[in-house]
Amino acid sequence: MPRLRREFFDRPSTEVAPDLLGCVLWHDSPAGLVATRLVEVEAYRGGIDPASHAFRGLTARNAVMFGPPGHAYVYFSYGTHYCVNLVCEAPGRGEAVLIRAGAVVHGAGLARRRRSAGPTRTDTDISPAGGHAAVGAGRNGRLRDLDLARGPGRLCQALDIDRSLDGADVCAPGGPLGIGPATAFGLPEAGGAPVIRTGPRVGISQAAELPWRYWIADDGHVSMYRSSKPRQPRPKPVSGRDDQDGTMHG
DNA sequence: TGCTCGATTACCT
DNA sequence: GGTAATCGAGCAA
Repeated sequence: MPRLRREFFDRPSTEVAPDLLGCVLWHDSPAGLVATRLVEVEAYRGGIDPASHAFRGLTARNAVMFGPPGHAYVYFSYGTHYCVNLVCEAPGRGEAVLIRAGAVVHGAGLARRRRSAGPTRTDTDISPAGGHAAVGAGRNGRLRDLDLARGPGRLCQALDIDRSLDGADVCAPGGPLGIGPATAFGLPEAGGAPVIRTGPRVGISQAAELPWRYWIADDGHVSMYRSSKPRQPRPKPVSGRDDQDGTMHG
């Protein structure tokens, strides 16, 4: 299966991000292969980007971001789900592209079972024979194909990506996690004429105005835009101008 | 050592 | 449309 080469990722994340749209990300696990065509991504620019996990420097958690390009940085968020990034630029820069949403193009049945199994509990044994089926089993009764990988947490669940894949090399032949051009899966060339839109990133409070989110226009697999929700409502001054929710729906 | 809050999601009203 | 769930990194004391 042809993969994107490492030099593809050896560029600023703002250049890599739009080029990833239309590419296919897959995870070949013991349970089977699930692949998604990427329709929404966000660029994070490391040390110069206050919203980036790498902004405050190297830690054990984000170490992969400071490594060589073409590796996956996986982190656990909100205690409930994982998010996956692809590292860009030369080592030490801390740049990465967050994979936000995709369309499942292979292994939809397996992806659906994982998504239906409940949050974070996925993986190997989904057989009802096991005794501990209590965790969220049976929820998501009518899960739409559109929603299988619509959102960063959902995408990771559909592909069964967790911290065990942190640092995985997506460029290495034979690796369980990979990414290639759409043609690798016999899909029509993505370069045909997909309209790419840009806008503010989702759910961040720092540098929220930077238009570093990229998505394919008019694609139903793109996640909903949400601006950052402040935790503590604070009393406002008199003047009322708080209409800065960059509402840019596709 | 303890506390706050996040690159979110699913469920309830 | 609002919010509970859930855990760990990062910061304050």
